[in-house]
Amino acid sequence: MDGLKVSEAAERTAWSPRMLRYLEHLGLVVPTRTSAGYRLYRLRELNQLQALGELRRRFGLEISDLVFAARLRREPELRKAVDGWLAGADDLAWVEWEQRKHERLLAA
Amino acid sequence: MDGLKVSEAAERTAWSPRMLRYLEHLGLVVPTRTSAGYRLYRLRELNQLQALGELRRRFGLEISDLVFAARLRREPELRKAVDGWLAGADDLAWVEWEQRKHERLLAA
DNA sequence: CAAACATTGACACGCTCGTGTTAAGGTAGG
DNA sequence: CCTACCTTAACACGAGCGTGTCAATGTTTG
Repeated sequence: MDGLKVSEAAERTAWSPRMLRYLEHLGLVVPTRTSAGYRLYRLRELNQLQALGELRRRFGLEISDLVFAARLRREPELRKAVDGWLAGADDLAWVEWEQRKHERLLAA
Repeated sequence: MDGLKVSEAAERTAWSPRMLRYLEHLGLVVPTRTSAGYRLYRLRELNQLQALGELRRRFGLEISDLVFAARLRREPELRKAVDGWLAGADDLAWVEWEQRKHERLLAA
């Protein structure tokens, strides 16, 4: 068999089996399944798990942050909206967009 | 005076004064200050607040998601790391990166 | 067939987040 | 100078997240 089941994968990636199931539930790391329904973690998923842990420790990220990052990638409309908002928050390139929105809110 | 103070700004943007202070504390929308220390919300901040609310309602975002997005923009190292992780999670363009990481984890 | 694993589902618990409220004091304008 | 607003700081509280654990059941293998 070319893959590990959940507790073996847990051991090698410093996650608990419980968390592996949770990460799958969030859609972050989704293993394949054996015909009987056992989770099967292969190189790809093991690397994802390993890298996920490193990301968290190194940058102090929350799991939900990664969920959001994944969502950003999957929904271009969302990405555009968020980028637009950030552009409004930035000092650079703010001026032109301000002109479009002028007197919309101070109008009372 | 070319700006609103906190409760006027709150009224126009459908946030509470409390939340305006909270959003400032998070670094998401930071008003200028009058000489006596009063918060002063001008067009720019009012638009940010308005847009923030719309983003939340429209996409069901958490405030922390926006904080994270802002952080992504400010820390290129973080952005690179996250993009790298997402690349590993995607089916496309996964293969080449797999080759570099081969037999790192299954090695026992 | 028994032991050692897997599955799903539920209950539980501590922590943080988002939000309101209240207290103690500063400022501005009629 | 009084009224109405502002400031910061603190306490409070429900909801959700991350995580463990337990129960009931299925699978694999010696």
